[in-house]
Amino acid sequence: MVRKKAKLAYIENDSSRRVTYQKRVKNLVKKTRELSVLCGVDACAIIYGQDEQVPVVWPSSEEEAKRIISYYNSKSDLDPSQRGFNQYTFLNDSVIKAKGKGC
Amino acid sequence: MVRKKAKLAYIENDSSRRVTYQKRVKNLVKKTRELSVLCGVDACAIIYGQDEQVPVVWPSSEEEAKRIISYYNSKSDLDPSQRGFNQYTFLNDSVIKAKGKGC
DNA sequence: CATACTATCTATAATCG
DNA sequence: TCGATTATAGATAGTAT
Repeated sequence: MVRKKAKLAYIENDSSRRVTYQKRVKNLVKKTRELSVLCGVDACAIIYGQDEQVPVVWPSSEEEAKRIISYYNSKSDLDPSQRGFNQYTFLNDSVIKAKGKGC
Repeated sequence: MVRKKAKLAYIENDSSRRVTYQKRVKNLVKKTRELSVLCGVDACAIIYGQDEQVPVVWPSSEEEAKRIISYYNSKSDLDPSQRGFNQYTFLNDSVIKAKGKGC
C-alpha cells in the first residue's frame, strides 16, 4: 500500500500474506482500542486467523489478558498451581464468551 | 493526533468526540474489511455508539446490507411490499445475530 | 451541525539483516 | 521467518465553510 499501489485483493503469496496479516491485526486492535478510549464507546474486534486455533479477540485477549498476566506476575509468590491457571485458559474462555454471547 | 500530539484519552467535548467517532468508525470498518480481503480471514468489528440504538456491525451492516439494497434496487419491478422488507429490518436482524451468537 | 480542507502524523509494503 | 528500516500512501485533529 506504499511503494506500490494497493490493490485490495487476496494476497496469494503465503509469507507476504502472513506478514501483512500480523502487521494489520496489530494495528486493527490498536485502532479499536483508540476508538474505545477516545470516544468512550464499547468496541469489539475479532479476527479468525487462518492457521491459528485461537482468534484474536479484543478487548478480552489484549487488555484483559495483559491485566491477568500482570496480576499473576505481581504475585510471583503465589502458589504455582494457581499461577498455572493463566493466559491459555483465560484466552480460551474469552473465545467461548465471544462466540457464545457476542462482545 | 495530528496538529497536536495525541493523548489517547476520552474526548470531553461532545461535538469533537462525535466527529472523531464518525471518522474513526468509518476507517476502522475499512481496515477490518481490508484485513479480511487481503488475508482471506474472517474478521468482525462491532462498535456500540453512545447515542445510537443500532451498533455498527461489520461485515453484516456494511457489506451484506449493501448487497441487500443492491438486490432490491436491481429488482425495481418487484412487489412494493416485498421491497419494504429492507435495510431497517435487515439491520435489526444483523444486530440480533451479532449479539446472540457472535460474528 | 455537518462537510471539506490541509498540515501532520501514522500505517505499512518493500527491502535488508 | 522475524525484526528493523524507509519511503510513501493513508488517516486524522483542528479549522474553515
